[in-house]
Amino acid sequence: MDIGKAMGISATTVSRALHDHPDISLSTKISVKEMAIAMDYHPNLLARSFANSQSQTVGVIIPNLEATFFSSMLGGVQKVASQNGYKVLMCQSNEEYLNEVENVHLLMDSRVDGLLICHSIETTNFDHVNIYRKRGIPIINFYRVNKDSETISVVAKNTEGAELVIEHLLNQGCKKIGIILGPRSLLITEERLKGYLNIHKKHLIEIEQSMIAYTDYTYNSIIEIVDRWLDMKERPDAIFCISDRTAIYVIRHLRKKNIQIPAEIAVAGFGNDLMGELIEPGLTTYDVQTSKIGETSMQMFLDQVKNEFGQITKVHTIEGHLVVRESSLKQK
Amino acid sequence: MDIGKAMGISATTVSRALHDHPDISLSTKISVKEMAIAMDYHPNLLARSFANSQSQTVGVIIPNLEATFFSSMLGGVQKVASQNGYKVLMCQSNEEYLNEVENVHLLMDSRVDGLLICHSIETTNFDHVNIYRKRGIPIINFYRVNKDSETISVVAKNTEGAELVIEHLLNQGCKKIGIILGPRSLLITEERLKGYLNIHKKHLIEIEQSMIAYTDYTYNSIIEIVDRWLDMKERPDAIFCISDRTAIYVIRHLRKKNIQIPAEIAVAGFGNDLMGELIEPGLTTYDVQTSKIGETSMQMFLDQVKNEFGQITKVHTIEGHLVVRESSLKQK
DNA sequence: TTGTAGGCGTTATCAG
DNA sequence: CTGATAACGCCTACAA
Repeated sequence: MDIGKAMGISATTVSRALHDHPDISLSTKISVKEMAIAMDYHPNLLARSFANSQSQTVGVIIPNLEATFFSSMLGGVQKVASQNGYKVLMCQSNEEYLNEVENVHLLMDSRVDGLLICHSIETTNFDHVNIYRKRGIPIINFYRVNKDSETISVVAKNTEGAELVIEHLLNQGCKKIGIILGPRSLLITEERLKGYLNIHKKHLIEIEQSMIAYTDYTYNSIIEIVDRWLDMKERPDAIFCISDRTAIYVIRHLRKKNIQIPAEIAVAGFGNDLMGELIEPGLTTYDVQTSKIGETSMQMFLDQVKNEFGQITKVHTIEGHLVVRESSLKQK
Repeated sequence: MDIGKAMGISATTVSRALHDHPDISLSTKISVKEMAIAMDYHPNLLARSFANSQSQTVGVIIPNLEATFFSSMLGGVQKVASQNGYKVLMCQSNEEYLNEVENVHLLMDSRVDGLLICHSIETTNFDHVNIYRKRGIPIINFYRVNKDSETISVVAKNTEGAELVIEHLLNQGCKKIGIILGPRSLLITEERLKGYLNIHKKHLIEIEQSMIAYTDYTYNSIIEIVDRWLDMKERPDAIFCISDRTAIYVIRHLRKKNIQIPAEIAVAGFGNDLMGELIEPGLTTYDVQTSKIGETSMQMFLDQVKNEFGQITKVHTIEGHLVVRESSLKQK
């Protein structure tokens, strides 16, 4: 350490003085710190990380940065990370399993202290993440989640959220609600369908299988379903979508076909993306609090690091709320 | 290196074998690689970075991740980074100068190989970045840019873009165009105003100072200007905004006041945020190609690293294009 | 073709 | 209270 040389003292002492180690006398602390400033000393964080095998860095993997949806989760993570002296190394999976796997290894090889991941749509095998979890590296799952009960996860209130939306649609007088889901493998698909079914049961409404549709989130797969429903003798009078983006595709398609929203068909989404506020008509949706999901995920990581081996809640559910806009307001 | 021990050979040989060093015999290379796989060997990237003082990491600082605007630039950076074996360490300045300064130091102390930065609105002093540039660390500026000519920058065609928009508004029959800018200190403010002025001069239209307004991007400062214009005897018949977000604020405000867009007042933005496509009426804007700005920035970093001390173009301008939607279409 | 030695900057351990 | 020494894992000279 140059600053030690300049002062004729050992690097050890300098290091300790800078860290306010109790052993060091006040006078040396002061003079060392002055010298540090004078020499514009900046510790080499790489060397420090290497020495303590602690990088003060978390890795974050999200599907993409194209929409506000995941980026605001990343924003939440980064915000809390920075408040707590952590850096953020980020990757995008582009919704591809193989990218995700590669990213996980890259981050682990880079010795991140923990991994915060929102899995890709394709991901159904979680070995790539479980190996590291078993080695004791904190892994936090957010939004789209590993069903494995060992993994700490931060999720939206999927079932309750869907229940709120469906209940609302029924209140608006809808009699036949179509639901557009993601792939069957996703937990969010499963949980939101559950909410849909719960409310139907509660009101003793018979469920029509034709009203339950799975997609891979692509535009075509979504439109295909809508068209199929439009061709039916008894069309649905409401469509509940797995995401706001999906809902926006649906709204545009319906408008193109000159179908009145919500008069003929009400539409609701899930997530509360910024977009939903801007589109015409405004989109009714469930606000999952994306930014808060990110913040909480990072907080969970911090808690786990502090707790070390203490008892830890595995699943953290983020409270959201129904956002009613014109796309579902049949009664004004 | 454990794998050396396991095979009874030196770590050096192992390292070289894994790196396909020409000195090593094919047979040892093969056996070492087999052993590496068998033992699931992963190099410690932290140690490697430390040893060669090369982290294979770039730091990126953006104002925030709330809107798609900056996040898609970050997405572009990360995409190209990952294609070239670089990692991305990211920070948000939240549009605050002090945060930005702190982030720069953090990233530099973390020994990133380069810094890609989009300055905060507040930033007018660039010393925090120039120190490191002078030390030879590649610094790339994107979108909002350091006026210092030494810095490599990747920017939108601000002046030309503004020219296209203004020309278009005039074509639509607008006679009096208000322009809402950002803070005076920003280069984008200056350059887009220049485009505005250029086209006015070209058509020999006198410029009214009252039609040129500066804001700090806040909702209130924007609405205040619009209200001032609305109170005038001769209102503008078009408003050109420094950003799409600004334009959306304007559109909403005008709609609240029951002013017809574009019939009474046409509105145009700049940037081509996703939002502009969703709002009603669709927003006319100039597409700056956010993602490409990010990609190019990373590419410029890579070029600089390869070129080492070769001659380098300082300013890279990304071609964009006019996006005409209903908010400005007076003639149908 | 392979091995040995040293260093990267920081911190922890142990000794004084 | 302070200092010497070793260690973190990898890589590059230099030596054999």
